[in-house]
Order: sequence, then structure tokens, then C-alpha cells
Amino acid sequence: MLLKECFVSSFPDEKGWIVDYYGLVSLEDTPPQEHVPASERVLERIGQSILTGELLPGTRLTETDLAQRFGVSRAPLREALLRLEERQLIERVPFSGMRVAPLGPRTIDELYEIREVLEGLACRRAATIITPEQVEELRQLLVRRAEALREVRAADVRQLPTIHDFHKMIAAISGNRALERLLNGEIWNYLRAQYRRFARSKERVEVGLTEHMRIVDALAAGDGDLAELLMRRHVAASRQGLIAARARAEREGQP
Amino acid sequence: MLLKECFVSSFPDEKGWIVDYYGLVSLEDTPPQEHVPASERVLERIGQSILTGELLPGTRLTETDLAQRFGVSRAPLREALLRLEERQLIERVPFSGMRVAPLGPRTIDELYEIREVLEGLACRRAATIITPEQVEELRQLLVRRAEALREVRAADVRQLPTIHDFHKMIAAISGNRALERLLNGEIWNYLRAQYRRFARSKERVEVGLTEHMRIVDALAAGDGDLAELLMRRHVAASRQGLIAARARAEREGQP
DNA sequence: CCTGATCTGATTGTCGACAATTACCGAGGG
DNA sequence: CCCTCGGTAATTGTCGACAATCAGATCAGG
Repeated sequence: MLLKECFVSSFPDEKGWIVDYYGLVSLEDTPPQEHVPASERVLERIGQSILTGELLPGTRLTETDLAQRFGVSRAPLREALLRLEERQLIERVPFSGMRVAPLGPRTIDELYEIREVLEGLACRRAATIITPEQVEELRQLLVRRAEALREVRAADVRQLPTIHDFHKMIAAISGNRALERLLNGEIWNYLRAQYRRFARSKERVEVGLTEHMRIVDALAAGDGDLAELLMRRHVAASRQGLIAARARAEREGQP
Repeated sequence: MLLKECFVSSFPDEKGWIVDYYGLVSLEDTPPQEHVPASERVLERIGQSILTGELLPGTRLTETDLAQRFGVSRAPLREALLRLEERQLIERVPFSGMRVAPLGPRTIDELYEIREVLEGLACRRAATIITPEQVEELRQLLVRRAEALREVRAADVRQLPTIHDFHKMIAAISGNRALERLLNGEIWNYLRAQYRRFARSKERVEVGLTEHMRIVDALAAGDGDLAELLMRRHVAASRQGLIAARARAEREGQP
């Protein structure tokens, strides 16, 4: 969807900067919200823009400019950028400003490797303490997912929301709150967004769904080792898919 | 050293706040430094204070007050606090201000569990790509450590710096930069500082040293599985030590 | 004496302006 | 023609003040 336009309309310049986010990032469309601080609204907006690909990796961000666009002062905007920097969605280039963190094949691979062990850990833990109600809840999630999948045409499969909920719920069930926080970190959403844009196909989503079911079965059986193994394979499969798709896109779409 | 004074001089009030950081946090003692931004200096200073225990978990932090203490305006100070919040060293209590993140036994346990798999992963990776030079470097590190340990009296063992370097180097060798960044996150230093203050004994440090040697042996042999296993055990042993010591301190020292 | 509303003080959120520093660009020299 | 050296504009870092919000205290009423 956005992918092609983005790649066509915004080229990195000779130094790797992408400058024309103009027109993508715009004023808040929810201006008269209740009392959420402006900094939070801006944070949310920019974060979303990065996740959805509105703001491409490599895009340069300047405080003054963004502040004007959002109609806020630089203080809250700065706060948002700082937070995003700490979350590794934005990176500071010394003496050059900030840019949306470039997420190249290597970083993607590294992140997936980490996610593999973390989600594996969550699964192993969850298996030992999951309740029947929680198992049922996970199953419901997958049923709804299957229904949504049946109704969607192959071309529209990218529109489907990610199955964020599933992983999120397992992290919560694991009972390790620090782990849950870590797995809810925005960097993983960034990764998921990349996956969705590049690598998602209807077949892969269907295969993924059965993988999810197997995982729930293992959890229900209280088999931590199996649950961990299956989850790790599941994550590894996504990794392979994304890496391959990225490499393909790299070859075809861009120099 | 500081431990006792802290516990004696600053009690949590009825709401769990500790208010008297007064006298501990003070002006920068490195004022005429080169051109590092004030925000960075403040960040460094507060971060250190938290790690060393100068600022105890639960201590309330107010922007105005800290700004005056450091002789800077609220802007750079705010930046520092925001960063620390994103790094989970400080937490925001809605409508109540900020406080140094309380690191209770449960959180400690959770963090160790995560560190176990992450450091295990780093070891597994490192074993496959480590060079002889790097092996030698690690060995040197341990030799120096052993020397330092021999010269120190049991009572002073807490003064010994943590063996941060060792773990850091393995993370670097692993070649996974995202993992390296994650393992260099300040939260782990926080954990280490806690360990050092509560649980460190000369025996434990000695045992830890031999554990480290075994890990290097496994790395040198290119045995990723063994290296991972040994590292996980090593981390688990620290975990046990800290949990036990914390529980003991909890029982004796505080209500 | 306890409960609830109002007021006050304290603290955070936001703003515009200024200072400091750096990158970019053009001029001059090799 | 390329390289080096300032000057300039842009951008970030910092400040003090103001506005908005909330916690705690005070006081009236039950």
C-alpha cells in the first residue's frame, strides 16, 4: 500500500537522509481531546507514524519543524523525541540531528534472535501457571482471527491487524512483569510493522495461525518445554520470512 | 559502607516515599568540564547516584528541587529524568511525582530470569565466532581479577568493582549489536549494584571467578551449548545469592 | 467526632526567547 | 581543479516565566 509510494516519493539523499516527511506528518486530527498532555499526544502520533511507515527509516527529524507542524512548542515535542530515542525508534547522529532509526536486515535479524529467546521464556513460564480460563481466552482469540482471515481477500491481507494480542497475552500470563514490559516495548511493534509491510502473505498468515494453535495446545497441556520450542520456531519462521522478503525488496525496489 | 547510613537516615514515610535525599545529591563536582551538555552531566550524576545507592529506591524526586541543587534549569534536568524513566530507573506515579524505581525481590527475580536467557544467548553466539585474541583478552581480565581479589581483605570485598567488563565483552563478541545494547542497559547495572551491596561475599566472588573461567574455556572450545549452559548457571547462582541476601536483609534490617 | 467541599500551596506541563554550537557554503590559495 | 579557511544560517541546548493541574489542609455541616 504505502510502501511503493514511499519508496518512490522519498529518496535518501547522498548522506542517507530522507527529508520529505512533509505532508505525511500533520496536525493532530484529535485536537479537543480530554486532558492528555500534549507531549503524550505528539509521542503517540510520531510513534504511530514510524510504526506504520508514514515516516520511513532514515527520515530526518528537526524539532522546530515538527513543533510547528503539530502546533505545539518545542518542549513537549522534545520530550516525545527523547522518549522515542530511548526506545530506539529514533537515533541521534552526533552533530547532525535525529532520524528515524534505520532498520536494516542485520538489525532485523538481531532483534528476531532476541525475541526468540524472550518469547520462548514467556511461553515456558506461562505453561506452568496458565489457567483454563486463559487457555479459553487464547483460543477465542485464534477463532476470531481465523474468521477474519476467511473473510479477507489475499490482496488485502496486509490490512489485517497483527496478532499482537496473542503474544501480548502470553507475555502477561507469564507472570514476569519485567518480561512483559520488555516484550511490549515499541521496538517489537516496529519489527512487526516491518513484517506486515514486507513479508505478509495469506499463506503465511494461515500457517502462522496453526502454529499459534499448537502453542496454545502445549500451554494447555502444561508442557513448558514444548511450548517454548514451538514459540521459538514460530518466531524463527517469521524471521526467515521477513529476511527473505527484505532481501528481495532490496534487490528489486532499490539500488 | 553507605548501606547502613542510608537505611538509618532515610525511612520511607507512611506512603512509601523517601524524601531526604538532601545532602546526598549535590552540585556537580566536575563543573568546568568541556562541552558536554548539562543534561548529560545531570543524567550521569543522577544515574550514578541511583546505581550506587546514594539515592535509595523509593526516593521521591521533584524537578524544581533537583534543578536548584544542580544549579541548572528545569529543562535539562527534565530531560535527564525522562531518560531515566524510559530506562526504568525512575518511575512516574500518576499525580504524585517521580521516584527511584523500587526494586523489590520480585522484580529482581524477574530481571535475573531475563538476564539468564539473554546472557545465555550472547554466550552461545560468541562461542561460534570468538577469535583466539578475544579468548586471550577474556583470560587476561580474569587474571587481573584474581590478583585484585587476592589483595583485598574479606571485609573490603564490596569495594571491588563488579566484573561488568567480562559480561560486557561477551555481549560485544556475540556480534549481535541489539543484544549488546540491551545488555548494556542501565537497568542491569542497577541490578549489579544491588547485588554488590547486598549479596557479595569473598567466597561468592571466588566461586564466580571459577565459573567465569569455565565459561571462557567453553567459549575457547567453540562449544556454544556448554557456554550457554554455564553462563545461565552462573547468572542463576547470582540470582539465588541476591534473593537470599535480600530476604535476609529484609527480615533483619527493616520492618 | 466524622464527612465533605473549598481553598491554597506545590508541582508539573507548556511556552517563547536567547545562547551556543555546528554544518553548510562560498571565497581564496595552492 | 581541489583543498582549506572563515562567515552565515540553521539547529539544538538552556533559561525563566506562566498556566494548568493536583494533593493536602482547613473549615463548615451533619
